[in-house]
Amino acid sequence: MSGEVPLGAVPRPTVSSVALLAGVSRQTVSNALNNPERLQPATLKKVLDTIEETGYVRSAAARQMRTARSGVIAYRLDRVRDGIGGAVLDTFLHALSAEAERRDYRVMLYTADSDEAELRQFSRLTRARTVDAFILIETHRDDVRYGWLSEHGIPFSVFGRPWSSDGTNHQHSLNHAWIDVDGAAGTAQATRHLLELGHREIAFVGWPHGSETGDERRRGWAETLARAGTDAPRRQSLDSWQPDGILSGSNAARRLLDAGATAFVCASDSLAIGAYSAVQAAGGQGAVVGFDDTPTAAALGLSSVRQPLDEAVGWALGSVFAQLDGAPGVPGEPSLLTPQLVVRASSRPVRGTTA
Amino acid sequence: MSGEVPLGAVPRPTVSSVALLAGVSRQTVSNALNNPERLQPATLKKVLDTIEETGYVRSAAARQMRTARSGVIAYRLDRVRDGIGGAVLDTFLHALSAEAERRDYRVMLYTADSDEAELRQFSRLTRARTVDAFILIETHRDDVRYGWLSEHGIPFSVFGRPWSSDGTNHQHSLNHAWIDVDGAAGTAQATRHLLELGHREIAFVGWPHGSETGDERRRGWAETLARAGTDAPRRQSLDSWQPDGILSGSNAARRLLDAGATAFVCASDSLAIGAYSAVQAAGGQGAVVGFDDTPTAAALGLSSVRQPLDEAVGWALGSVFAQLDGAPGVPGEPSLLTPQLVVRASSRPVRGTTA
DNA sequence: TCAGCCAATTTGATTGATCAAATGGCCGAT
DNA sequence: ATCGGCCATTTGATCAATCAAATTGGCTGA
Repeated sequence: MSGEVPLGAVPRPTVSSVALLAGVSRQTVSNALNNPERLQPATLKKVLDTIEETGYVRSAAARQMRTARSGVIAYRLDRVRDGIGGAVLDTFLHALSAEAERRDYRVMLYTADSDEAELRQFSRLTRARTVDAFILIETHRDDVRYGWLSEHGIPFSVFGRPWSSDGTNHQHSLNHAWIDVDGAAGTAQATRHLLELGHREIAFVGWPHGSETGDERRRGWAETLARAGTDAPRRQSLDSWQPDGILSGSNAARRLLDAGATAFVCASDSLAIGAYSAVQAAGGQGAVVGFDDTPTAAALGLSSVRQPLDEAVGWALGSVFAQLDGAPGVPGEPSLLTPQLVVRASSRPVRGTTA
Repeated sequence: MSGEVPLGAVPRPTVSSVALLAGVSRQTVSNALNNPERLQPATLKKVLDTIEETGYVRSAAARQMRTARSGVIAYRLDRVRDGIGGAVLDTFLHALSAEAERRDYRVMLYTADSDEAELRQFSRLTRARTVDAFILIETHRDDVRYGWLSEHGIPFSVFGRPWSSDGTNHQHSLNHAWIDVDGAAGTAQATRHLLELGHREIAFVGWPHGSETGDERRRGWAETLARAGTDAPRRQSLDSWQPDGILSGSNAARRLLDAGATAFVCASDSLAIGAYSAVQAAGGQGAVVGFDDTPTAAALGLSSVRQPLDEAVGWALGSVFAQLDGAPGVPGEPSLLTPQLVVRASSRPVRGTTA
């Protein structure tokens, strides 16, 4: 009979029980944790020591009652779609959780199948004061979420720029806090890198038109090639539109290799992995650069454009905390972060690759 | 000046304000939500209507104060490792979050780089009464987490069986609530399926020895082959050990094809994707079955063994709630769930495949 | 007729922390 | 000697709900 449940054996320490032990009042204990500068060094030490001894931790609920802060940020967890591409959001979420902890906050998940369902979640979570703010992802046209949260005065910040209904990325009428990664800058960087390696016939393996993110990544490649002197018809013949996926990528790359391509800029690592395998099957001549720098890409030695997710998370949280601290609705200037190309074996100069 | 922040414009409805409006007392409002059977139908309706009108939602914090329940379950979010394999835990987490919501609970994330760090998180989260219970994953040898939580009387439940230090899966001295998927049953099912298709030279593409999960999956294949009459030396020659990954998978499959294999049971979808591409490169003759039924596998038409994650989540939550409701430390019999083979193009009978 | 009982509803107390205001001690200035 | 002012600390009130005990009123049966 040694494994008895010690539930409630010792009543959980409270601000009062700690105060009693330390020989001070409740408020002094509270101050030791919240406003240490108000206490005399000796008193502070005494109280902190007692806190240490008893293992006292403030009750989240009681604290929240008085301060009207839950210390929790909500994040919508989507159903898994694509195993590889999903890694980006996984990484984002991990960074978010870790960074939130560093700032004494926590991340709580919710799910929603539609915008309406998500608004219902907003409503529940905020009315119950379960969370203080939201971090939104997966922006889309006519996104009703910003409006709802703004109207209700709930702090939030978005990873992804607001796309207005005509597909341009004009500012939304409600200007809210958002951060995004400059996809065009990423593919442009990749394309320049391949140009420097001596490649001239640089193809793009991208998604079908209509995806904002995808179109933007294509643009970075196209503009860079244009600047390097590749004419429009030639660019057209080096472009391709594929649903995301490894197989799509290798099929497209095979065709483009036949058309004379010697290097590939891809809209995702999935496509790039496929393209890389096609290149290797064809003798290994040809360079490939992916997008997102997923662990899989790293493992395969695939060059890839890395999104600065830690920065994005830092900015998003910073913005949300500023709003919580009463900053006006106007967020610190939203901006595009520049991604960074990570060069690996798939795009290193090999013998005979020079122009 | 239309976009003013309406913060606090109307004071948030409380149990008292709703009571006033409905012409009843606070407690009656509380009962309407928590013990509706105690109220007269007419009173109940009146109160519920008022709640609806005002959009009242109970304050999570105040509720938690009195009930000593946070309504939150904690889950450790790991850093992303493998883009494809990670999808399993992603799916698990999504299912967990969705199912928790259905039961009026929420999932909160925490991170930890080591067991010690995780124990510290346990301590903080439980002392602050931020969470009610934990769902643990990634079990390993000499896992100290069960012990800590048991000693502290914190409800928890584990996805993954307890591995004792000698590598067997003997019961831990502290018997706790766990659920796991019978990997051997999965690979056995896959192997039988391939036998039925007429294959006789069925290879296994698995991980190096030492991973419990991996060894178990190998066992299911080996035992089924043995039962079908394949002798040990032959089995040995059809076995392979690979670090997880697409490339590893295709390399191994190429070698095994040369050794006469006509079908492949794989320890993961990553390996299977690689094996499948090797098979296709070699003319498309040969069947492949993966493990985990990731979205990528589905997209590629790869047969795969699907883990019943929804069931696992349901069981884990059920167990945790039972513990919260004061059930003794003894959990409902822990068990192994049987995975289900999903047959797709990669292992369908094609002309000429029959023995 | 009225005690007794039951069901429906109300009142009082409590949860654990923090805010706001009050207290006590000590200093220098009047 | 006395008083305003300052500092460190304490006391009282409050956040929004629920538990536990008290109340109300209707109905039954001796």
